[in-house]
Amino acid sequence: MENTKLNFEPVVNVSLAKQISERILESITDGTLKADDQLPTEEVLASQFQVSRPTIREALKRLAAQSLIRSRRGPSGGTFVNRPSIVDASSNLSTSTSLLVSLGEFSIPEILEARRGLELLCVQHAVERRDEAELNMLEKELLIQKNQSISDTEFCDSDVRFHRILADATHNSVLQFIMFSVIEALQPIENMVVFRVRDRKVVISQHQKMVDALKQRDETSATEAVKEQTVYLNERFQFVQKMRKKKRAK
Amino acid sequence: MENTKLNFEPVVNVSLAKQISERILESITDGTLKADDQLPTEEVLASQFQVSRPTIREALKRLAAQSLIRSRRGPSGGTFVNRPSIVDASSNLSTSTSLLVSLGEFSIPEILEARRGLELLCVQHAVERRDEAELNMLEKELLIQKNQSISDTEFCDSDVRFHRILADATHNSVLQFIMFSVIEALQPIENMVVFRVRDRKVVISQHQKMVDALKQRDETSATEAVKEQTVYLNERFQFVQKMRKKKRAK
DNA sequence: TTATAATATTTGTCAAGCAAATAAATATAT
DNA sequence: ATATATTTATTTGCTTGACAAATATTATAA
Repeated sequence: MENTKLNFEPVVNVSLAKQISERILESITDGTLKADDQLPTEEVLASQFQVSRPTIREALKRLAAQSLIRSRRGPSGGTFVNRPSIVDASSNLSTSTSLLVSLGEFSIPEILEARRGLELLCVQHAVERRDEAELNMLEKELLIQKNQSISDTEFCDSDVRFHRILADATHNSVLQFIMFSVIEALQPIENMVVFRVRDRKVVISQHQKMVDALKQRDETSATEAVKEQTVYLNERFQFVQKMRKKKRAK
Repeated sequence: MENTKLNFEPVVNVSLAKQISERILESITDGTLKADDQLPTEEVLASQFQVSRPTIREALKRLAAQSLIRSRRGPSGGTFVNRPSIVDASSNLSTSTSLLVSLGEFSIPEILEARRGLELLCVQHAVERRDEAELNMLEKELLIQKNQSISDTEFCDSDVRFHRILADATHNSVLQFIMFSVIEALQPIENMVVFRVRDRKVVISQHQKMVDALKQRDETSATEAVKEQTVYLNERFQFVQKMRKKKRAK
């Protein structure tokens, strides 16, 4: 016979802070807490959850780390739910991607291959949907890149912006989200490996070709330009590797 | 004349906890702290950073939220650097993606469009690189899906696994990373909207076609199957929307 | 030799309070 | 009366000090 009185719930072995942060996260995902809603003060939360303020604070820090909430001091201060921004989410994604890259979970060829595919996908949509504003922005970056007096860093930054505009031109926020993260996380690595050796002129001419293709809504030419750039980057990467081998051989 | 004595550094207006978490993060990214390395105890960290233990703990919680570190109690306990895992990073990505989805930052058509592109990309590589093990796993899932006695949830789960195996078959960890996150975050939404109406048989036949195409390394047929599925999902989505409109009209 | 108990270490949590920021209310000066 | 300081209340940020709980190590006893 079963003892109906003894119906124990499983004992939790998770830290209070984690449990609390998960409960609050739930409230956000299920819509109980909407963007810009104010959470109770830390003191009130502490008494509601029956824990101390430091514990509440640890929980809130977890959420703040994911930029799900923000806090301000003072009266009319407090903790508020952040409007989920694609940019914030992307930058979070970038840090973890960067980490995976820097710790060798991703290899350079893999990165280049993925970037090629994603970028091809982007230009396919961008060719159809790009507007004048985006074309202008792309040309503005191109002008910056053509200016030979800018530093390598400035050139790289412009390169990143260029590819971000390309992602914007898809007018698909999911693709933007993915590309923002991937470009931002992977470009520095690419540049570190590839940039010093490659010729700015080649990259600029490839960018020029992309812009022209977008302008004329010429998908074939646009994909060609992307493929060209990938091939070029791959070559440079191979070259850098060969150089390194030679150096080691000496 | 410039006063060389007065060379103030900018005053920081960032919380101590955040500064500390960023410093530790830096140590991880620049390789000073490697995977499974042990951090000093909270007390030591507190004295090193010249702050109190709760502050250190808030900083550590930020890092723990990104699953960059783990903590254990007891002697030979402490805080350790996590080996960056694609799975962990993906699940982090999934939560933020899910949030963006649930709060309407991404529309369903956008999601479907992105998924179509990404999946096409995946099968293109999968056709070339899939191995026997992956084919077997795909067929195993297909068998599960063909079993009419399983629940809708089980069917959905198998569907997710199916598409994850597809991502694995690319043998490109960057693509895997992106697809894991996107599939996991987007599939539930797709199913919520689309699943009840669609016929399992149609989906199964599309999956079957994909597996067959992979088996024969037939890219054309594989991409066709993916496109078919996207078209089908889009249709069902349109249908559901139309139904809703009718309901509202009543 | 094995099982058990004591011990030391480290994270987890709590309590109470002060510091700093800041918006609103109040007082002061023009 | 209006504009500008000043005060004040509120809320997060941070500190100190302490105890609880988990757990590996060591010592003790059967």
